[in-house]
Amino acid sequence: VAEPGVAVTLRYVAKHAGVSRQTVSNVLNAPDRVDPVTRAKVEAAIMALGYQPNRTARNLATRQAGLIGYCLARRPGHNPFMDTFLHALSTAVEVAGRHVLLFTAPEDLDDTRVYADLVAQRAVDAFVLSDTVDNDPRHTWLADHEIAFASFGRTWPEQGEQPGSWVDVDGAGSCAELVAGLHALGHSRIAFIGWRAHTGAVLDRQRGWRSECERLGLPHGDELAVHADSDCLDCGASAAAGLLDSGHAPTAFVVASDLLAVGVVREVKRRGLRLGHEIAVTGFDDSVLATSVDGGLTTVRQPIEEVAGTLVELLATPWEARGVLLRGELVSRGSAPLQV
Amino acid sequence: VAEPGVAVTLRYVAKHAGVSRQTVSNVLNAPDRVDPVTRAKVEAAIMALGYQPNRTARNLATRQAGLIGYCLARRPGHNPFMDTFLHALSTAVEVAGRHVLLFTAPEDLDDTRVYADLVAQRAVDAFVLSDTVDNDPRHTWLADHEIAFASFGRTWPEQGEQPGSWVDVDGAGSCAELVAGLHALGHSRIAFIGWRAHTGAVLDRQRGWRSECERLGLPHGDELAVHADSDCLDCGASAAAGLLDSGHAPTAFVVASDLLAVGVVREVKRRGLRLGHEIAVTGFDDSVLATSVDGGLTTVRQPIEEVAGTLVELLATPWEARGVLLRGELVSRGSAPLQV
DNA sequence: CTGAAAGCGCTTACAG
DNA sequence: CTGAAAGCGCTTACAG
Repeated sequence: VAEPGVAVTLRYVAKHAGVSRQTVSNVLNAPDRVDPVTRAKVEAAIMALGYQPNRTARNLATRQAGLIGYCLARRPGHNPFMDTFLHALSTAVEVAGRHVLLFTAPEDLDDTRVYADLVAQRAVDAFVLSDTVDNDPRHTWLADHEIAFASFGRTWPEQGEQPGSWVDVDGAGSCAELVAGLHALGHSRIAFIGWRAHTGAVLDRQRGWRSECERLGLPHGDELAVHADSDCLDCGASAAAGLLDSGHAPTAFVVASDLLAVGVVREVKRRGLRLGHEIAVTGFDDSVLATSVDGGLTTVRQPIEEVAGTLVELLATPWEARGVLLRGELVSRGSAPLQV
Repeated sequence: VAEPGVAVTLRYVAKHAGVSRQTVSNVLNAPDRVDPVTRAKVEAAIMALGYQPNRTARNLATRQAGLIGYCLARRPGHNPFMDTFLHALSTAVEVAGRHVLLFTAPEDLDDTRVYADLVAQRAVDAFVLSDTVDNDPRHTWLADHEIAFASFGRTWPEQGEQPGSWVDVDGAGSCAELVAGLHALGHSRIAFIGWRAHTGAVLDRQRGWRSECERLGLPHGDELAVHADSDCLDCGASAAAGLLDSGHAPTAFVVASDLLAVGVVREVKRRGLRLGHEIAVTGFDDSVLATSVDGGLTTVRQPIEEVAGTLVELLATPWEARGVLLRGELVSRGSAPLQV
């Protein structure tokens, strides 16, 4: 029972237990080095006083921040599982006894500048990156400055290796699986719809579509692969319209995002085509949109919890750069009733 | 230009500028107390060395954590604007020279326990709460323990005042506006659809619907107000079906969430009714779902940036509990083409 | 206006 | 096994 108004510090606990401050510290940080009897005495005092070490003081002494920096993407609301990702990331980081420190990058500032400041102030021990773009300058900068980080997503560098540690979901593999499943359903003209931004990830998915079509002897030319201007619902609808009006109309669409896919579904329904029967559509991400489609949208769930756990693991050995590729999980729904 | 390998500390800057450490500190924290000439000299050294004070050391000396704790909701993915909110919150907190520390509450632990630990460790200076539930135990606990916090959302206490500082969006006001707009469009039977959880917020919206209907002389009995089991798409559809099959079928639906509203839209379309003409539907939140509806869903945008800014303002004066009610913004789309 | 002193609450070698 | 000492990198009264 602590006296009210008195801060419960190491010194206070020590006085209470009748030992020195260092012994209390040892009980906390090297319990095996202290006599069982004294240890019990000190632990009792810690319990009774509800003592918990002051984080800041401990951090200063150990030269750590106890925090992992995570920069929120500039355009919020575009990443359908940001919420889930942050929850999984925070949980994984907490298991490692740390916490996530959030920050944002002002529009007018150089992207790496805010990272540099945080490092200069020793405000974080390492960074986790997501919303990766092609040739992302952050990755090269952090790697060049030997700052610990782990990235969700590759940067698809034009030359050389991916800088630093990363974990990603195998988009090519998932799209190949989708094509195989659609083929088993009887589809022989399968189109791909992506969008221009995030080229690396989209092209990766497209590669999976193309190679599996090729393997199965299905058409896989550029006339069946469309890139919408951006990742939006209307863009998906008009991309689908273009393909359906062409001389080589597909019966199935492998679409690189749920949002685009919902647009494709809208266009398909507008034309009176029976979704999941004459026409199949698949998305990517398993966002809330995927269940807003009547009958549901077949899509690929990214294993977010596993991604987060892997990121924290990678951070444990910051000196060795490693890459981990995770499998996406096919979620079969009415829009393309695959046999899984 | 700092020597490589040498940490740039206050002491290093002082030596470089030929002054004492305290003077450097004064330049940083009380520049008016130091002679312009020495100040310029010190500032030059700071610039040249790229010095930034070590956060941890500063925090220990000033007895602050420089961090605002924010607990991520247990069920991620349910709050459509969590992403936007966190971005806005982090930005507002950064303006105040601090950062957001994320944490989660384990399923098996008492909700307030994790807050208590963070406080005991002096890991945060204050908390921001959201995903508030009725009679939220966190609010009373924090207020009882005189811990600084600000809440997005009220807890609708059964008795007494709302504990602590809060900011909320006026759901009743927004729903009243929706009813008025629908009435101007010619609708005279307007139903309300909510869901059982988050009763306080839903009931608040329902109150707005009811009072405006009453004011306009429109029916507003319980037969026109339905509460779905939960906030889900199918739930919205079946709630709409029930109302449309009843003897007093409405021509307009004021729905307490976008997700439920999309379900209502699905049911309306399934029946071949022309959305936005014979039947009007409005949602709440202006989530990505609202644009996934063909023609768009009329909905209420919550002023998230303003909410975040207000939370940080409230945190500036933790000793005085205040409440701020913000107006929602009507976003008119095809599902209910209001004159705004 | 400037700097020597004390202190923030810990941890980590290092004697005893 | 235990404790006196030094130090983490700052800030804040307080003399000079």
